Amino acid sequence: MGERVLIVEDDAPVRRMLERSLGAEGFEVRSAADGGAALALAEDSAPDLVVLDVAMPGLSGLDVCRRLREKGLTGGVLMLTARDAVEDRVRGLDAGADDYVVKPFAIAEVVARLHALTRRGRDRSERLSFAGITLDTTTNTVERGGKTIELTAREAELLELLLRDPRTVLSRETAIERIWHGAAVENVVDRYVARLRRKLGDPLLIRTVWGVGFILEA
Amino acid sequence: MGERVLIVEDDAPVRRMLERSLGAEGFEVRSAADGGAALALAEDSAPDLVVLDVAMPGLSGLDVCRRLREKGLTGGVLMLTARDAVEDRVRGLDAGADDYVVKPFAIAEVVARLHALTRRGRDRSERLSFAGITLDTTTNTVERGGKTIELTAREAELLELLLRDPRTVLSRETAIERIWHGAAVENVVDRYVARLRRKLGDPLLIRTVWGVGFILEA
DNA sequence: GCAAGGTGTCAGAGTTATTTCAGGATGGCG
DNA sequence: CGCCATCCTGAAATAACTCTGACACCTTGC
Repeated sequence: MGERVLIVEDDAPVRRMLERSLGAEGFEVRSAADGGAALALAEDSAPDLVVLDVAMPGLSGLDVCRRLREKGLTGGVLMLTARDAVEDRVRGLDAGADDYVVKPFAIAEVVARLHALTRRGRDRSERLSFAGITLDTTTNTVERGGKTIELTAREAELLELLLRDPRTVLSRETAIERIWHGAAVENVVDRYVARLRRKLGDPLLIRTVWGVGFILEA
Repeated sequence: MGERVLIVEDDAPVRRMLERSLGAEGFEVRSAADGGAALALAEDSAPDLVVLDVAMPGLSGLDVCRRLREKGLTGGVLMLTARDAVEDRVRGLDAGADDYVVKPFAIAEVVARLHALTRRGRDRSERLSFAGITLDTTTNTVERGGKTIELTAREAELLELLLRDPRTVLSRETAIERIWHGAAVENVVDRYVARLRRKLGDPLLIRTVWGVGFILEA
């Protein structure tokens, strides 16, 4: 159960908050205040997960991430980035991070992402279903009434986001944040929703919630 | 789109700087110099966001935050704390604040955090019930006797206002202040009450209190 | 290095929501 | 009962949001 998570964060209150929250969530927590300490800790207690602040004095989060990967870290890395630092996020993913959360973050979001990362590590293949459709997240195909529909990468990502929370509205902002890493025009979401509606052959499956976003409907 | 932000700060120069900067950023700004005034202001113009100084004479920022939450404030609260007051930050988050910025702060950071808070706020789902109807405040839908009724944004806002205080009269002035930011013809409230009565299929649910306003009734 | 398909942007058409206005209906009161 | 203030509602203008086709760029496979 208790996955080992390593927290790397120089801001003490934030770090303590993470320690407490993740500890309460059942994770086995270690933490470090700077990059050097993080590398040392990772050395002798290979963590399953790493929560990593990008902006730190000394060794930056990006560097730490790269070094950890070089040392053979296979676990998931979750980056904490500033809201306006779109650049960092892209470079972070290049550096080997698996996901990121924008500061300031809701602790619940961090927990959710961490759980998603452990899941992803265990079994690469995943099938998500709702209202008669099933998405295979590795092959990017959808089963619907015996028929198989092939999706492109983006189409699949968007559908995945909708399927993971079938009863909540997905806002354009959130979609762009999660799929396009904050770097895209809002309209792009509409564009892909349109494609999904056509490909899935059911314009009513994805309902538009006016002024808010999109939601799956049976 | 002009979120309403309430600034609570006893230091006049700092307060004015915040007013100007946030105003220029497109926020609709109200401000108060002490806790008491803040609570009074929040009363009639429920802000979407609150920027709150922790260290104030009289009612402390922590107290103000707690009181606001008790009064049903759902918007984001951003605290301003001193650099060395590590304790305050943790306690602030406990008191219901969503984030904090350390003084002295870069105004850009405050703006960035506020934008982050508005985004987070929108995804937060809530369900309000009274007399057999349930409103979902994110999808703007009402459940009533197994049926689902879709509302528009304004309709939902008005119903939400009624549902949050089911046994008190909602005056047209209050409704216009809180939904239309004070800028609309009085008649607009009547117009939306009419729509709600028709859409909800029960003309008696919202009762007119002659010369005063409207109230929910079972 | 070419072709095919995927991706992101834009602009404008199309759709839906919002707000106002004006006149009729209704309730309160002498 | 009759008057006045208040409330209700249809229609129409305005504003906001969503959808879609066309296009350019990029990536991938061959």
